[in-house]
Amino acid sequence: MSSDFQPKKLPRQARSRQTFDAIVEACARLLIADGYGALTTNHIAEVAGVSIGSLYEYFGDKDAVVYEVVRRTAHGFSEDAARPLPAFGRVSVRTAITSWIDALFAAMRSREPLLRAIAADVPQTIREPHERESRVRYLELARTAYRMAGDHVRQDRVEEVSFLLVTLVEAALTRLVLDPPDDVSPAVVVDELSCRVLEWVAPRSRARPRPSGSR
Amino acid sequence: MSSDFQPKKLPRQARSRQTFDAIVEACARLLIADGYGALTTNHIAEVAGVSIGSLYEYFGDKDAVVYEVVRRTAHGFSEDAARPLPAFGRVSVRTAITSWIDALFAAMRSREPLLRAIAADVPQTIREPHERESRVRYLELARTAYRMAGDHVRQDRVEEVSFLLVTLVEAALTRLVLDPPDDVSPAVVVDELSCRVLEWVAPRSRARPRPSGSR
DNA sequence: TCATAATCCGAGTAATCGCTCGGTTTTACT
DNA sequence: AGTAAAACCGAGCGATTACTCGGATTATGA
Repeated sequence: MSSDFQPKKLPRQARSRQTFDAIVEACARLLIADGYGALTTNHIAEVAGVSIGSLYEYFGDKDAVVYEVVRRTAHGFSEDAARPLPAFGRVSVRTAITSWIDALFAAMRSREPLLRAIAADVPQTIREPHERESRVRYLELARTAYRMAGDHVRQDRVEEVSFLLVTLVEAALTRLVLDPPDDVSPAVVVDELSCRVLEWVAPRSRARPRPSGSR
Repeated sequence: MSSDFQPKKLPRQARSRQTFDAIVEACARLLIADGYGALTTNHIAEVAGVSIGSLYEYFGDKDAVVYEVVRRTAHGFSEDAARPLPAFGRVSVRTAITSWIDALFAAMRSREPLLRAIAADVPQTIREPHERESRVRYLELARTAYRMAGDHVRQDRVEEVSFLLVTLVEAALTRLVLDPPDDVSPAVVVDELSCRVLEWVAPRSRARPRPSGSR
């Protein structure tokens, strides 16, 4: 069940917890500075200020350290992005969606260097589990928004449109943070993104949506 | 100017052209089978049926071989996807966009294993130049469609919407090919994708678009 | 205090792998 | 046929690096 990347042993005492954290943080720093390709366990240990032996006390192999870095990033990440969400139900769907997009964008921007390093070189086997997990959450959010829109939108392609919605938001924000085109302003794109997405799940007009998806 | 990944020497005789191709093809096969992480130059040469010395006759280093694989993939790729485009002007914008999306999807599907291998592990420094190049072409297409739509759509955020459009199509098709969710049918998603994109650049209704992009 | 477990250490090992280089074989050309 | 250039060969060098292991050090708890 559990991935092979899991730490082989978790720290039990305070001192070892510091060691563990130092290793993970050093790994993150090196990932940002030199990329996955130049990452070595000896280097990680050196930067962390611990011995190579200690590193292998907690991590089965090199990728387990990277995995932990990615895991922490994704975790802190989804916490930031999920914060505005409890408002769902108290505010309109429109507000909820918009603030979700804004929060996600802010969360990504604040971790830009690490995100860039991870997206650039880290093998998919390491990234995938976390990307999958957050995507599942986003999909749930999209479906909820869809349901709340009631019969203002077509209900026969909920899965398909949710998929497109999540894909669009994720990809657009990622590209906006990591590789922004120089002839657009990020803020305007984010605004436009919100508008386009809202048109899908919570259109302004009272009119029923177009009758059919056929060409 | 030119990247360091360029082949150090191009084959001049027929025999060497075969050698060159065999190396590139072997690299592609190994990339698909074992991934970038397990790729070795000795292994490439062995599978190609040539000596390691011959490999370094044409390629400055390992990544130059991978670069050539990616280059060829992206090239054959954009040829397939661009084939339906000359029709622009002879057919409606709607038809052009739809057939572009369909062609792109087909082109990606037919190269699925290689695309998966490249997306999974190949460092961004190698992928980026080609992704950038095709993205520029797609953006040009989006702008053209936008312009042809005339005043049926707002003209003050052409760049922003084009960016979103290209991002959506690229990301959705990629995910659909490499990591299709199991509760949607790819064909339906592609159809829905076309519909959504067409709504942006060539809406059905004659009515003017909504007046403002503000929330 | 003392035994036991947890933690830490880092020199060393074994294996890998990118790449070179001196030399042979093949092709092109006159 | 003769020659020069192009192509090919592959053993092996040099460097890197993931990971081990036997032992030192520190914490726990009875």
